[in-house]
Amino acid sequence: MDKSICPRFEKAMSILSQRWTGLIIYQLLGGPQRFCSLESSIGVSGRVLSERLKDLENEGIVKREVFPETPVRIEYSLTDKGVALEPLMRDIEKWSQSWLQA
Amino acid sequence: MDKSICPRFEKAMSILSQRWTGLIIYQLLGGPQRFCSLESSIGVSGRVLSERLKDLENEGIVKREVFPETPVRIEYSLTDKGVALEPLMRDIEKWSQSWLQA
DNA sequence: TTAGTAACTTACTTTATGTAAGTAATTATA
DNA sequence: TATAATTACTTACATAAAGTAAGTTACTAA
Repeated sequence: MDKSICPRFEKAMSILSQRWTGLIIYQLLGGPQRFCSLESSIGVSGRVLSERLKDLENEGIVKREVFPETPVRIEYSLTDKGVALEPLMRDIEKWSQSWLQA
Repeated sequence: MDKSICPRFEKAMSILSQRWTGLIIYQLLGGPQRFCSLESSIGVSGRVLSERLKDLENEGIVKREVFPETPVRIEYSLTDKGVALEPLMRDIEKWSQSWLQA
């Protein structure tokens, strides 16, 4: 038995099983967020957050928008592809409520 | 804004975002499996598979059973807690079908 | 002028993962 | 009978990923 797993499923897993991506997406379900608020709410280092947001942008899951105000404001939000992950996030929420103790 | 995320959700994410755990659980949804068949179907190294299976056993998600035949047979399967992750896996499947190209 | 915030990047350290070989028990093959 | 193979691992070592802390650029507030 060798490599019977669907490559699309594997790809999805490789994205979602990256450390922090799940929490980033979950946070963005609550609406657009700035770099520093993601950093502090999730507890990820700036170095890795920067990397992850670029990856997620390349995957078309996260969208980065620059608002040229003074001072400039940069917001990260979910694309449709990203929002489509909501049911999955809700399942994790449900599972954690049912099976993990607080 | 600091650490507003539910600790149970975070815990769930920390389990599921470990490399390979998702694929291991997904494979075990198809029924009990032996070490070497997981190793080859997933493509994970024995070193890490061994580590992951122990972690998942400690979390109560996977159960290890020894059948004292000759030669001895060892099977890994999902507990109820593990099977409860099925809807989540199906959502990942659905998402990957809808949003990732083959 | 000094300090502070936002959004990063860079250099360096620690942790995680991969690779390859080794082990112990058993079975199949020449 | 000796050799090779399989299963379920572990160990030692190398590489890749993540964390830590400091630095950068642009602007703003005291």
